[in-house]
Amino acid sequence: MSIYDTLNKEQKEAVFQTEGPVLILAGAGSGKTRVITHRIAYLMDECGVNPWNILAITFTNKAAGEMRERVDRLIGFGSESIWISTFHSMCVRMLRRYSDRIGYENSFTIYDTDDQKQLMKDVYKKLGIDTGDIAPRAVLSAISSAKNELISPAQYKEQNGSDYRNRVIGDAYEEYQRMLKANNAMDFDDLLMMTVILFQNDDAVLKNYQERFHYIMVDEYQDTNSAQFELIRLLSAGRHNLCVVGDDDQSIYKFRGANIRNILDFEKLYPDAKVVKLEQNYRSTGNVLDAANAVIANNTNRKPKKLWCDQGRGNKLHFRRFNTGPEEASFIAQDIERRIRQDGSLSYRDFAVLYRTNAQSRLLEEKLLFLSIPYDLIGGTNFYERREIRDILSYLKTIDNGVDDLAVRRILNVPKRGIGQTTIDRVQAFADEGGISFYDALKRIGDIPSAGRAKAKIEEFTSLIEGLRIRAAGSSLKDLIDGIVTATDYEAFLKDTYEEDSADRIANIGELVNKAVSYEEGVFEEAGDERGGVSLLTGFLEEVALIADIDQVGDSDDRVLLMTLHSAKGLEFRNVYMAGMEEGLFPSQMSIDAPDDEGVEEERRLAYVGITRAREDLTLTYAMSRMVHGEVRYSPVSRFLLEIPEELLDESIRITSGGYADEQPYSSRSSGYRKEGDYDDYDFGHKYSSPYAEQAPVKKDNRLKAVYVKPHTAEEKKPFIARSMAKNGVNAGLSGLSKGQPSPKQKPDYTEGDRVRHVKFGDGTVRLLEDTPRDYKVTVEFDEAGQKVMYAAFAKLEKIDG
DNA sequence: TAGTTGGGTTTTTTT
DNA sequence: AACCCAACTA
Repeated sequence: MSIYDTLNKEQKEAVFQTEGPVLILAGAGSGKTRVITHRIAYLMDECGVNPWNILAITFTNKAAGEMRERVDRLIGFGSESIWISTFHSMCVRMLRRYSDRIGYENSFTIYDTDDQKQLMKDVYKKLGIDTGDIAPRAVLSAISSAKNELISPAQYKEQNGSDYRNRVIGDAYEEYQRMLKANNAMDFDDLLMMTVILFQNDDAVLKNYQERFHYIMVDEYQDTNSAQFELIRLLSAGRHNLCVVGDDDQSIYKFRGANIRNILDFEKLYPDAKVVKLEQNYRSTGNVLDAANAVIANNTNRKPKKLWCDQGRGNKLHFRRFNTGPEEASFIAQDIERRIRQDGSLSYRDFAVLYRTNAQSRLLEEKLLFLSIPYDLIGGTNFYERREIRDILSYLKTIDNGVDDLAVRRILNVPKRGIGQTTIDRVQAFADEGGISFYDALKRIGDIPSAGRAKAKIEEFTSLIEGLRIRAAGSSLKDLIDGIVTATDYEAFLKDTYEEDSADRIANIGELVNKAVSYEEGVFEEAGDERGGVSLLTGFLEEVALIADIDQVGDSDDRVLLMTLHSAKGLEFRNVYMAGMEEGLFPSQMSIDAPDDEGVEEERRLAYVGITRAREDLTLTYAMSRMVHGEVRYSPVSRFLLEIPEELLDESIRITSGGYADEQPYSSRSSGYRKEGDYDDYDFGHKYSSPYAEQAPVKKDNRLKAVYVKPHTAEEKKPFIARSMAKNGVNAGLSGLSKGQPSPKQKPDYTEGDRVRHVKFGDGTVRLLEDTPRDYKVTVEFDEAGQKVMYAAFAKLEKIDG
């Protein structure tokens, strides 16, 4: 009995073929990760390969961590010496060691999207390009594509015609790259391209890595771009032991340069490649797979394959149509609540709601919060993109690497020090003339003639930084961050800049400190880690830069997950909702408008990814109308829904399909168990209008603006709420509501740390009490039910002793 | 220099 | 609806 006995025939073939190029075409849920981990185990266990000689590349840090863990469980030794990482972190690791050989300092910083935008603004200013002429984002995206194709600024200029647009982009690319280097910074695309350049220019370095990595494995190969392809090709050129795993049907990252040809042409590049197809699915039931197969069959350019399973038909897929987005979201929230109530084996973590665009998450969040359903939102505004976090990180960057002009300029007047644009421009001009960094120019403020009044303020700033630098040398990251916050009186700054949610923001900084502490602990644990002498601070900043949204998800929390279809790749859930199944949204209008059908085919692959996330149960929802950019948009049912054979669905689409959904009266659709009028927007706790409404000033755009409708008093609300409750049927999920209407915003009589009792969840401890515009948001750690976030007015928590 | 206001633009997806 | 920017005022 060996660990390999549990593999099926094809999986074994893939595991045992250790030599030469191997292409594993792994359908969704076909046990791909099992194959990779068993293959690594087999190499080490049976073939005597040193773990040090194995490289495995995954798509996300989360996947990397899981893979290491699973290898460990299989063989129990040596997994820590295998290189398992993402493309980007692998490149950083190599560049930290050798980037001085291509003209960067090894302490380079990493620029994220926001930094890129900022830098591009400077480029525009310097070259005198008009933002109205060519959108900066268009230039950045052209540069990104160029880098993904390994095209240098010089090559770009050479290859592209001399028409105005191309010339501007070429010049901007050149200047952008020059400024990056001056700031000792690389953007995400540079990490890949510079590593390739390093390999191309320095044979010794390449040889070194070729000799180190005897066996290379690449996961999600269908999403590699040309730079990644070249990287892998170079690395594996010595021994050709390259095993790539992927599924051309799940290629969904064309917009960031992924080249589907990499996987489709693998056999052309390596004629001796062994090809293994994994088509047996271990994840989903028959109906789900049939739907996935039927949808993806509409794509033309693909390697034919068909998923199958021996798990029986399972439930039919559910289709639900709604008039508006809020109704759709209400339904999903209630449906989750209902299922959990009816099936004791289900808990929140068994549910995921997937959507095409991040903007769709807002409504869902609102409705889940309303029903006190705990959830986690993946993506959207990343934690590290929040203003307060970026400020603190900029302080850290400035302390760590004074050459990063962007970081210095960001914090120079944050909190306000009375240093204005004029001063900044003068300092910048001085820096440009002398060819020195912005920070060094600040330190020589005495040499800048016209800087009279600002001089004292700037000296204050630089001595602040110098002081923190001294502090950084000996202290922990936590102490350093605390030091920054204290020295700048940052909390006071937050409090008077953001009256509304300053508490949230202060809490975020606390969260950053937590992350710093756990990073530090991690570094001390893995003393063997070859960080190449990089300082604690540099290491932390680097990890922060490369973190992906999905990496944050732990499986310890019992929460519903909300995320985009893109983020969901690689995950699985017992119950999946796909929301917003509408033409123009999914597939996106852009892909529909494109002259060829490649865009729509990519969207269809995204649909395939979404469908195959479901293990047992899949619900597809459609909203006839939806608010987009502040106006109502009506859309027909998504073509992807129509591609699902009708007999797989529990409710017919066709009655109202084939055109705009409002072509037929709403009441003519088939009924199912749902009655007309169900799932209305429950959102009457705030912002609804009625004859009772009064006029009052209201905030719009976060500014005090026009005269608007003021929420009703509790007394006025009563008839409305009674009607609404009768119509919708109050259920246990609305426990707080069923006892009456929510009271107007009122500070609860409990506070953080207090013990409280909830009618449904029992006793618990208040962890967090936040003041939000509508109501107090309270986070409670329940003894039995775990942690929940809810609105105080609805939760009806009762303070108890002990 | 800082704060306010009006107008124009925007989002598809992410390492 | 939310964000960004430029112009204006104090």
